[in-house]
Amino acid sequence: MDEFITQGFAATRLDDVAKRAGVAKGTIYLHFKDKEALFEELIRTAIVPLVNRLAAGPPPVGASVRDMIEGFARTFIHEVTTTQRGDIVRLIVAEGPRFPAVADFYYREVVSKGLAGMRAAIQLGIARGEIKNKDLAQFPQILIAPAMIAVIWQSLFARHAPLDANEMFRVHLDLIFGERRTA
Amino acid sequence: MDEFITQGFAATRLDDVAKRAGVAKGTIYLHFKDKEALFEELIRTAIVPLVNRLAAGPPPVGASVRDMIEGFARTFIHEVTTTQRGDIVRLIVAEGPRFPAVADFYYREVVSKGLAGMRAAIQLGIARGEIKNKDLAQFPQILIAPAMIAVIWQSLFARHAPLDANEMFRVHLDLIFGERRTA
Amino acid sequence: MDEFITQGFAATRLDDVAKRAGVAKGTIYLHFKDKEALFEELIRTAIVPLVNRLAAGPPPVGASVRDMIEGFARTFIHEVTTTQRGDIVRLIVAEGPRFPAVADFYYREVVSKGLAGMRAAIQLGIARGEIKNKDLAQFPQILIAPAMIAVIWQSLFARHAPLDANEMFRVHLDLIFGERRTA
Amino acid sequence: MDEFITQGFAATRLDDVAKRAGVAKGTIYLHFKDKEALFEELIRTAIVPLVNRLAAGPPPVGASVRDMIEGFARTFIHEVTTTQRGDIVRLIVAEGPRFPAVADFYYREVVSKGLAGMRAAIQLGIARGEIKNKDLAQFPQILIAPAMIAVIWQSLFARHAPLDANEMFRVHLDLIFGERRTA
DNA sequence: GATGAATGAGGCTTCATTCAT
DNA sequence: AATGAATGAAGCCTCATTCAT
Repeated sequence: MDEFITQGFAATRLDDVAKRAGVAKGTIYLHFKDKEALFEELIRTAIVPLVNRLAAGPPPVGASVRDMIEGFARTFIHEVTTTQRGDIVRLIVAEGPRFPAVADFYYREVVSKGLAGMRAAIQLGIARGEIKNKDLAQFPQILIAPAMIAVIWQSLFARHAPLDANEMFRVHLDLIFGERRTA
Repeated sequence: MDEFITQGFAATRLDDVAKRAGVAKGTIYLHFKDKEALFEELIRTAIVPLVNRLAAGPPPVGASVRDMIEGFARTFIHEVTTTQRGDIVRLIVAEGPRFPAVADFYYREVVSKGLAGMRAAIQLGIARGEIKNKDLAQFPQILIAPAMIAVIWQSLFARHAPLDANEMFRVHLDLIFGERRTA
Repeated sequence: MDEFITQGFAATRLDDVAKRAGVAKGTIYLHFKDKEALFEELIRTAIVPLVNRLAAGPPPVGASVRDMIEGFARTFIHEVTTTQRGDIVRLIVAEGPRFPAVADFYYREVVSKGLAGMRAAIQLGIARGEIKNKDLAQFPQILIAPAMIAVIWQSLFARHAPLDANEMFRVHLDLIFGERRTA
Repeated sequence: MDEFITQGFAATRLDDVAKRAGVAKGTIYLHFKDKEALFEELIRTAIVPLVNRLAAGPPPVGASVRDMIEGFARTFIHEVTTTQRGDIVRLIVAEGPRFPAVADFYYREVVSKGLAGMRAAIQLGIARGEIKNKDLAQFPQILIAPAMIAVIWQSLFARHAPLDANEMFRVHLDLIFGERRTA
């Protein structure tokens, strides 16, 4: 996975993959039909933890919707900045168009589930009066957008201008929930 | 450029580039040192129109900040969905990490200028009282985020679920400027 | 053997040989030094029945030389068209030049013995007055030639034009023994 | 061609072919799609001279059918023993089953034409009274058989026992036309 | 300047052979 | 003795790059 993330699909050499995996080149072919199958299955495997994070469990009783989402985002951002999970997302953006199977899988397992979760949260927020804008439920993508941007930013522009993803997300939530009155 | 967009850097063959350009393969080398130079310079060239769009001219006097931004976004989204400008953005996301020169150029020419413009607009909006949240000026990325997401969405998930980018952006602006009172 | 016959030596995979033989790949190496040894010994084994056919026993007392040869040819052609024995001959033709040991063995065990037998039969035929042409004893190959041609024909051209090997051989014998007076 | 003849299709390395041809490996691919195409087209090219030999021109007026055939056979045997034309025939026998296109082409261009020519000659011989056996016209293969056997013999068994192909063919013709009365 | 045939390094893939279990 | 996972050498093929025309 590391190799694919840093080199992209085409530029990754199976020699290096094998070396990194500590096996001989031929061994790869005992487990995967070819380079494409290896790539797709690796991505699939790498995505599972993301899914698990999403389904991480019901929000604590009594928490506000904002707390729920903020907690979720905090976890997500932490994952993405400390592990290489974010790079996998970028890899999917990069190779998705040439690997429809990858894009499909990612949509099915992560995107659609994630958006459904967000939509539910938004609707709860609207019902509870925490969220004013009723149209937001139609575009749960908006909720996620800054987190995605942060992921991309880290791998492309971090060295030009660091970005405090958590703080950015907090401001974003302020837009949605209204600013928190700090005592 | 078309070839690089659809195939990515590594998978693009100079044979195809030459054919598409209507010249012989050798001719490419009269103008570019090698494949990398070709790629980088093509990207550079392709980015210029984006820059020009950004600098498209000062907002009409008397317009609200929201109108300015909405106009800008409308143009941007139109560009991105009808031309392949969006795919260039995706290409930069995909290849940026392996082509620092590309990422650098893009940051310098597009991102930093764009963000500066957004920040100025936000500050104007705050000064005029159109925008409540003062922290937004620190994160102009938030303003752009849904547009970026739309670009990526189109190339990866359009066939799973179409996305009305203009409408999404309108809802986003409602979050920032408050909902428009419709008559 | 089946694998070698249909694929040839180089294109035969030991994986397939093992599968077909119902053993694991490693097991082959308990019995044969390497692929070449396997091939040569298989050929050797496969040739034995041919040899036995040749030595099938002395002709019935009182039979004409023509009957002897015709009986022999009938057996040979039957063998060759109903079993895969003919393909082994073709395999030897195909691989012989690269496996001198195979050609040598085949010459020693089959060709020289077969020709000696043919020569003896021819000489008997000449002595009995059944065969006119005395020079034929120098070239017993002529006697066999149509049978060999039939073998090769079956594997190469059967689908273009079927060949009745028995009838052809009968005509051939007519040339040698004179046409049979049919009642 | 030399490489394919001595090694067979599978064992021939394109490296060696290129070296022998005095070009780089890649150059081969400018002219042939892949190794199979190279093989098939080489065979095709190599067969043409054989065809031309067959069509070498009408027999001299006033010649006997036997003279015609003997002349033809002499040319054929000379070709086959002094050039490598014979090995091509053996190569076709060897690889034909795995290259139907090769077998087809050979059948169409050489075998069917050759047999048609032989059949015509036989019928002429029958009409002129030179050939007694009327059934021979059904199996022109018989006429060719010893020549084919000679070809195969040369590459497999020449070193075990040399074979005088011309003399063998003469004896064969004696069977068909009756022994020549030597003065 | 333009061409495109030729090059050959490099990558994917196969498969005979080995060896720990 | 038998297994079959692992190995890595070797071969086919691609394609960026060169250069004689």
